[in-house]
Amino acid sequence: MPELPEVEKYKRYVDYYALNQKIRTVTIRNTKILQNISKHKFESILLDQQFIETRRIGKYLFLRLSDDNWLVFHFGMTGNIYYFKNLKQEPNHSRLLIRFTNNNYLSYDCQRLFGFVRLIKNLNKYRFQIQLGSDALFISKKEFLQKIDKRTAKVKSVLMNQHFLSGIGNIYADEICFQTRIHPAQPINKISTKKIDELYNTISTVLNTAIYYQADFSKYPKEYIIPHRKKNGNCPLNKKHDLKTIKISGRTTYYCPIHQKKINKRK
DNA sequence: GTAATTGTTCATGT
DNA sequence: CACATGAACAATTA
Repeated sequence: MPELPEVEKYKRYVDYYALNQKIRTVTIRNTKILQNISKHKFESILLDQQFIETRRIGKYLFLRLSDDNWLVFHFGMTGNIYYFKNLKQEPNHSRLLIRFTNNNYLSYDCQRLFGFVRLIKNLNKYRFQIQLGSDALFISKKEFLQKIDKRTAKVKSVLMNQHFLSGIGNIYADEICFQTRIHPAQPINKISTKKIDELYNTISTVLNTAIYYQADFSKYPKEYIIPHRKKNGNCPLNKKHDLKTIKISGRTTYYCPIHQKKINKRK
């Protein structure tokens, strides 16, 4: 699930349930989620600390610890976070289990193990190291336009490039293209100034809408393409028209061939 | 059995 | 360097 709206949901969930509680035990159930640190060391660093603040940038979630180090979560394709009272409620693919002194638990669940957790000292330094672009919800129009300048890649590839701006993945890139009525394979430098303006505005509209509905696809506006992104899906604007699929950046892309046509205007 | 899956990185080629 | 593509990572489902 985890693109920007899902990770924002996790952030608010942690804010609500798991802040300011002392950590009593830490269990790494699968060491594949660790990077450059031993299970033992990771567990002992967290012990007796609390989470005192959270931050989300793009698809990353950062939890600040009492000692001012940060616990970083990346959710890969299948990561999630659960807080619960009874160990029986531990999810099936729990990879990190934290037990607080109030006897409640926080679990990082990650079926496909593409996600990871790690500890860092300096958030800005880490952000620079991994070349994480500005958050898609907070990038200024000025920076957006500057970064687009001279780029020739397909608009969807640009949207999904986390070095360019962070938080948008395969699903929401399709929605943003659809709502802007731009063909996802349109080279970004061949989009009119007016459409680029629309694109910029649509990014935050779509992401904020998704956050508002807590990333529950079934609640999205009826003109959204996301619930129709499946085999034999049709255009929510005109159900006669089948959606088409193509591959962009290796990802299956759904779009409506009637409402999203390639254009060839120069800037 | 085959293909696909909300992500990222690396190798390779243009 | 910009960009596209495919493979790899792993688990599960249609």
